[in-house]
Amino acid sequence: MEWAFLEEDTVKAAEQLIGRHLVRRTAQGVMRVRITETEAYRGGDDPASHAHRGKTARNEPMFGEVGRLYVYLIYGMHYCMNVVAHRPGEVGAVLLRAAEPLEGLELLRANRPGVPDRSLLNGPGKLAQALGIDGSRNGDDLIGDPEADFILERHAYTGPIRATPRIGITKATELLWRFIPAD
DNA sequence: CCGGCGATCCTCT
DNA sequence: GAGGATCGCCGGC
Repeated sequence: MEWAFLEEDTVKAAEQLIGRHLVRRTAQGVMRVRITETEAYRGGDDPASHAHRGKTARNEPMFGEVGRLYVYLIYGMHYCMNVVAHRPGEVGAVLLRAAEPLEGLELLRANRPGVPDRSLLNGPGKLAQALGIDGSRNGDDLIGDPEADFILERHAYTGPIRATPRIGITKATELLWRFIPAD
């Protein structure tokens, strides 16, 4: 029930992930952030998606269980995190592009040394680095065990949301599949 | 504040 | 063998 929206269309799920929390527990303490920017990537009908040309070793999580993490390495040095979300039998994931800190600011800073606070979480690679997530986390279950060391939590955003073109892609730029609070 | 550029390596063709 | 769902640094305005 609680995560039923992850089994709706990937674009809908991307919109509904705005405002949810990510909780990361480490030996040093707890980090909690609020998701403020997402993008939907679907399957064969989305030319900008990793899954556009079918299943491969890399994009395999996009074809699997919703609520799992899909992590990939980009430009040889940054990790990007996605939440797998799609209708049953379909394909897709939601790229987590940005967030704001709610708890554990010192831990987030420690993972991104020398970076001003305004640049801590305002990009997909930055977000993953601040939370200490890399490729070894690919496939993690974010919704199955509330005690796990990296999870999604409820807290939906109830305010207005703006849809815009996705960032950093060259195909399907006309689709408004990026979501941010309208604030 | 904004644009250009190099870094760096995995993935798929 | 090319290119990428990016980032940080640098220079200019």
